[in-house]
Amino acid sequence: MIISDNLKIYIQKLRSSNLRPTKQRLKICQFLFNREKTFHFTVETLNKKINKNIVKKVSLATIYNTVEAFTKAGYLKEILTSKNKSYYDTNITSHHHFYDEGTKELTDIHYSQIQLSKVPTPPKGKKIKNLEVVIRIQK
Amino acid sequence: MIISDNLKIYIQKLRSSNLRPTKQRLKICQFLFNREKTFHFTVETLNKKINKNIVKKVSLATIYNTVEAFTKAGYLKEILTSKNKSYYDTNITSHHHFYDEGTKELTDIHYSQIQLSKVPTPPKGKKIKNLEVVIRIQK
DNA sequence: TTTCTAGTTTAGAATTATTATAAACTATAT
DNA sequence: ATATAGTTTATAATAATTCTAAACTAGAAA
Repeated sequence: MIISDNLKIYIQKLRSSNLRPTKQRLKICQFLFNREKTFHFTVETLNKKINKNIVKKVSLATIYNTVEAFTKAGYLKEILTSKNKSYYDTNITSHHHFYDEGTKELTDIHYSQIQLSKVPTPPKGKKIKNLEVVIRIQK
Repeated sequence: MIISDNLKIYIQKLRSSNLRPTKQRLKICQFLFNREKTFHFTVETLNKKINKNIVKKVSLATIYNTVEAFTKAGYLKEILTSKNKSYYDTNITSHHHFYDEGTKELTDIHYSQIQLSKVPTPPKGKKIKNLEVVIRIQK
């Protein structure tokens, strides 16, 4: 079992995402939320990090399920990129991104660095889920 | 062979994309560019449209290759969406999109409907490939 | 023209990311 | 303690895309 001051916070996050606190999910929480800085990841990279140097591995399916549940609950954010792979961000405050199409890496752009002075109204019956800009860059 | 006033234009498009004008590619051009209105598509939907009601079908691999070449050459544009599928637009003028996460449909937003009054400089050594906004909407 | 060659098409296999399945396991309410 | 609904897992299935290599073809050159 994980011993950590943050344990209570993780349990709370899990419960509010309709997830029971299990060993596997708490391990995933540690990797996602026990950090100085926020970061970007794919399920592939997260899986590698979590299962490096541990005996009892967390299955890929559990990682997928937990990441999805946290995204739905608003504890993670999915970032749009091209190329058929989901990218996530542990920084859930509103901000923007550069997406490098060469290296396939995301970089944060502070919210204040982009000013949208005019925004369209969504089609009727629909509302804006998200208005964060991804700027595609290349060499 | 296709008989069309646009034939020359298609051949030119193909040549400037470093593609020889072949029967298959001209057929794809017809479906993409011989239209009143621009449209959004995935390879899946394009494949269905092209190969409906014809005997000698164009292979999926050729459609993938041609769409990719046209995208690189700037005759098609790839739009960012979530969910692991590439979306393309025959409208290559600069404009923005709504992406409906429920129906998975794209809608154009006219360029003038979004005003970006402040834009960050890209990291050094990189340049902006594209600054088009995708606004995610839902019910 | 015919011939040659590099480019093209194709079906099918391979790969990659993700989702589904169902049996074994476990948190937690009673 | 026990029951049960939720969870984990390995593995299979699916979906989108890319790869492969053999058959075909556009277009340059003879």
